[in-house]
Amino acid sequence: MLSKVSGEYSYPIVNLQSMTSRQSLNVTSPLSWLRRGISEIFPDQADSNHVNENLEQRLMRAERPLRIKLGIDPTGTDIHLGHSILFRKLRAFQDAGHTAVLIIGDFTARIGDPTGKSEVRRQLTAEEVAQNAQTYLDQVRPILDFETPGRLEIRYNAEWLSQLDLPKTLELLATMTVGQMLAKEGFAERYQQGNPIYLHEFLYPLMQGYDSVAVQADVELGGTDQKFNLAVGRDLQRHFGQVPQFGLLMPILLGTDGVQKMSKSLGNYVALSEDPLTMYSKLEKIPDRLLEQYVELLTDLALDQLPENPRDRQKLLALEVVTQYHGEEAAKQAQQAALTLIQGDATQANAVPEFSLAKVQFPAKLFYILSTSQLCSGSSDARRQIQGGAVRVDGDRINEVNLTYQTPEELYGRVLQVGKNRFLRLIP
RNA sequence: GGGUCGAUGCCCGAGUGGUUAAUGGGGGCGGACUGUAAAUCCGCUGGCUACGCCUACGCUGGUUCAAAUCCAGCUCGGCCCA
Repeated sequence: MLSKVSGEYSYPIVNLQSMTSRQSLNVTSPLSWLRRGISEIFPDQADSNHVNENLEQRLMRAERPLRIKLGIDPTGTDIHLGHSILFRKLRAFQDAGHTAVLIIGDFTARIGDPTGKSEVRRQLTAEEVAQNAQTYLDQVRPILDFETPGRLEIRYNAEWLSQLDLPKTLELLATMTVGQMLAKEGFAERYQQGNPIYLHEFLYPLMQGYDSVAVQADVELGGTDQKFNLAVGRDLQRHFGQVPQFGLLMPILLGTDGVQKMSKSLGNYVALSEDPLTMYSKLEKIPDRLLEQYVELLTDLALDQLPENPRDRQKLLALEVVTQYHGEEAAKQAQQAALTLIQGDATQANAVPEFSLAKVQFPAKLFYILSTSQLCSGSSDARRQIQGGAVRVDGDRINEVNLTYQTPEELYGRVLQVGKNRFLRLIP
């Protein structure tokens, strides 16, 4: 079992720093994909030949495909680029011949991962969970290999977690102490700040860890904030007589604001389901200092062959990422569209998303159209945008708040624009 | 279980009977500027096809001409004690 050292666990972890020299020597190694962009692998005994301490050794000597676990809780409907880096790494394992074990946390989602949360999460209903899960799978389809037999296994953790009876639950609970739990970041702060921590939240890391036992994971992927949870998985696997998994931690992607982590609730995200133009527009203006990380984590481009000009780098990144999700054709169109739109010539853009005026009752005020087309969050917001000079029709700024259109015909084919990034072409 | 403090708009946080969608900050959204962005300056920031009508200060009632502000009960949290 683990020994406790000054309030934290001591794991056999070697800092990644010690790896850099070896990494650079091994560019041509067949395993060079493994460490691209990663934050940490643990355990990681760089010079060990023991397969349980060195993932490279394990991968090279494996006589069967390894089982690479990635769990997602279907809590919302949008997967964004921050999540995608985990799926991309998972794909890399698939391409190397291993089995991706994608766990849909339909059971754990009912509790909510306390990691990084300052509050308790609202519990989701079974229906919400089922629906979200399906949406998630649709969104990761472009990233993962769904086709090759044996490369993907999708499991729902209610399969085993809903079967846990009280004796078994007690067994899980007895593997950890309150002190250990409270050492986990998030819990510690909440406890100190006097915010409530509910007992069932303590169960979350144990359940996630038990997932590893249930699917007999050899490796588990997660963000750096998942270290605790992945480590619990190792403990539990050991407890149940399995060889503990490796933990592979990916960095947390910063959001488009360049300050906070990419997150839906912060609004600084690029969702995988976004249309090409929106996606491109967001990516082509990420802060310069984020560029390298984005390229490393979101593409396969060679880092030492990027263009000199920072603007060109941004464009290349945007083009590359959009291509991954929408195809090269759409990506190039989006690039062209973004170019003309920024130059203020909206009419030239043909990759602008469309909106059917069939939903609008005429005569219609402009702000009403902006509202129903969801270009603005509501009619009040729409009027404000007009008053603020943000609204254009075919590139012409509109200042008349109560501008009214008598018939839809007047608007067919025109491009409605709010600010610099929101566009719609109006169609019948 | 007992005591005590608290609950305000996206968030934080003023406001303690009387023009008022409710000071201020953050965030967000716009405008100008720039290689896009950031920084800076300026504007906006409850809803509604609107010069008017709704809904708002945890919930439900009550007092009052009038309450976010007073009273009662309830719900939910923090802390202390058991």
